[in-house]
Amino acid sequence: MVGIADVARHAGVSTATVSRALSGGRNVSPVTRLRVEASAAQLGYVVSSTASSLASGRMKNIGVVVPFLNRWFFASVVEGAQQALQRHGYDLTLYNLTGGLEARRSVFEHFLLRQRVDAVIAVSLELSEHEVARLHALDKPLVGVGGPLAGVPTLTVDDLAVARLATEHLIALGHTRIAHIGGDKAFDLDFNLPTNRRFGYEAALAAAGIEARREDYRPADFTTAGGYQAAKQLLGRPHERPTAIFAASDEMAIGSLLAARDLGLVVPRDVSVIGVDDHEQAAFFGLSTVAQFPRQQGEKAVEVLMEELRPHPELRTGLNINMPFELVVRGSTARPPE
Amino acid sequence: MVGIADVARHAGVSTATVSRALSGGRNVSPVTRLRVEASAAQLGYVVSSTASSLASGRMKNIGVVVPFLNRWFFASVVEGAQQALQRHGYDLTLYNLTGGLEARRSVFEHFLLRQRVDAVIAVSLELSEHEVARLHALDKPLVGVGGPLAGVPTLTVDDLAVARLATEHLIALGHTRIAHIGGDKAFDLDFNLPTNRRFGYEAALAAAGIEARREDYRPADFTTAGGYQAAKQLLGRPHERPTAIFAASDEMAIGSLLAARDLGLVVPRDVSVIGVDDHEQAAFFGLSTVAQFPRQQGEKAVEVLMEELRPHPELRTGLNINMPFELVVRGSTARPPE
DNA sequence: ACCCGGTTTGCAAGCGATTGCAGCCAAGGT
DNA sequence: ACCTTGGCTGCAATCGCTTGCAAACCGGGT
Repeated sequence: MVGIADVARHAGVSTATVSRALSGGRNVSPVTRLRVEASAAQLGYVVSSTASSLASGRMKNIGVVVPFLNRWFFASVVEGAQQALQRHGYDLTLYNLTGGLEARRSVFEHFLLRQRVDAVIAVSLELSEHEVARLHALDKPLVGVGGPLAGVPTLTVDDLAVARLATEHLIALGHTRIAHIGGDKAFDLDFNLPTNRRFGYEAALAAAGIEARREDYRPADFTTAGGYQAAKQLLGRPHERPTAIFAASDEMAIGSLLAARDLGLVVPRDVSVIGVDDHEQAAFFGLSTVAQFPRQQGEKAVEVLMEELRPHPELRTGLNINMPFELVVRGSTARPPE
Repeated sequence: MVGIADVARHAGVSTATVSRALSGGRNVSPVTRLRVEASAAQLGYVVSSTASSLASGRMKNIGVVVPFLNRWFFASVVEGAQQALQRHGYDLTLYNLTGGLEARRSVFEHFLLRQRVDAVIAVSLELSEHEVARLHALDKPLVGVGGPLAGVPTLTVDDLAVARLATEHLIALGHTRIAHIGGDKAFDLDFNLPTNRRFGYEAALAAAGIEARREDYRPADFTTAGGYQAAKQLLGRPHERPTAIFAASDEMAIGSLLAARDLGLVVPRDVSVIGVDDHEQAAFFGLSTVAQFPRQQGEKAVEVLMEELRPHPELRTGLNINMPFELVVRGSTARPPE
């Protein structure tokens, strides 16, 4: 291993100077710095992150906690965060809570505590009080993405507004019989996102003077299969069939599209469908949707953290940061049948 | 911060003993160890990973390099690896190569070199000689998953056999006109997996005395949309239409299913479709497929590494480890139309 | 009582950087 | 010519833990 001492010798300076030259570079004359950099490059020197961390207390590493990795939204957030971190010279260590309660406990009781990360990004996580306490005990910056986290700055889209936008799009097209596929109980416990989307849907209907019928609401589990089932039920009744479906996620919306086809209905002639997310597959299915931008959310989370990690975090960010969303109209929505 | 010294004082022993008691626990009397553990628990002590790493040279951290995160296969491998690592008390730091050449360079020239990981898992990566050299220069264990890596122990399924299995399934059902959707040029550069699958397909046909027609092969990009396009072309010719399609991935197979429907064909009455992967969505679409088990591959990669990281890696694993695969028959394959 | 081998424990020297402090030097002011 | 000022640089302490080595201990054999 080539250490800092080797570089110092090679450049004819002290290790202190090497350290300063290679990091930040304040208080080093330009010519010295160049010499040091050249020596370092020539010797192939890379600072030992452990030694550096121990001495400085900075880890150059961010922990990202996700409930799953295998859903488009989460993977995208992680990808965005990862890329932004890389630009800043930070590593990303991933904590996945998929492994059940025991795994979850060990993350909070052990892994996050060993001084390995400078900060934590929690994606769509509903944390118990105890877990939040643990994190705060770390005394490290913490930012949330997508889940409402008590007392933690969180990036989120305004789910109510998102749902209203989607529903209003359908109303504007002339629909008056609009069904909604939302989250089921299990999801409601973890995030209150589904509930907010339902409220937004109801608010839009109410504003348009349309009555929200109980039978036009179906809970599902945010998967394509779930959306399929729900849509089959909604569309299965030949009379009294809704002319439009607003699904709380694109996966469920896609399931609805497939269900409609299987029932012999043509989208959008017989029924309109709109989702939320702008999932990878949405374009392929010609699905209208309200896009949110998870990659950007991941990136933004990193920016916020970098700001907080600055020596003097002047501009402390507020508690809730609203992320953009946007209506994307494709072929799955149109005016209702006469 | 509560440090090892505090625990030592509290337990009435030296820091050396605390260290030994909490890690491994060799050479510590049971009673002492219990006392130390109790003190540690009571004080909420967690070893500082940086200090520990610096002193011991062990990072308790594995680097995982992936080309994307947002594909089912990769995310699953990572999830599996992550879970296995967690069990062993290891962290996982993620390096994603999505960010383009510059990002890729920085991963190999900078991030991986800073002594932050004990070993590296490379998922479906085609590494340049220079990159492999860089990794070997690290002198750290390296294992590959899914991509053939020169001189590196690699877990992979036997793609030739997988393709043969799928094709033979179709042949056994009585099909003689079997099309194949494989990888396109761009993919072939990165992994030679698509090529192997094509060879397996051709081998199975040859073994059955069936001629492989050029026009029954279509390259695509491993996405649903790509599979859809390819299948439309294959099935678009009313006469001379193949009665079965073997797609090199489930995404493409699903695209084929949708294309068939859009052409007014009924699966499996008019055309059979089989894929590879056993993708999340395969069950929903009733897709027959040859399952591979990416989570298990991730887990297995970890086991292999743990073995190599042992003080005396007696049983060095061979260069290539074959992973299991399995035919899963669902509703998308049946005997050809009369 | 003494010696011996095996365990258990403590001492203290690292691990490889960072950084406060003090010294040095050159330039500018008087 | 002398002092000040401020920019560079080096010395050496420090971060918190691990581990080789040697001392202490313990029970049993002679």
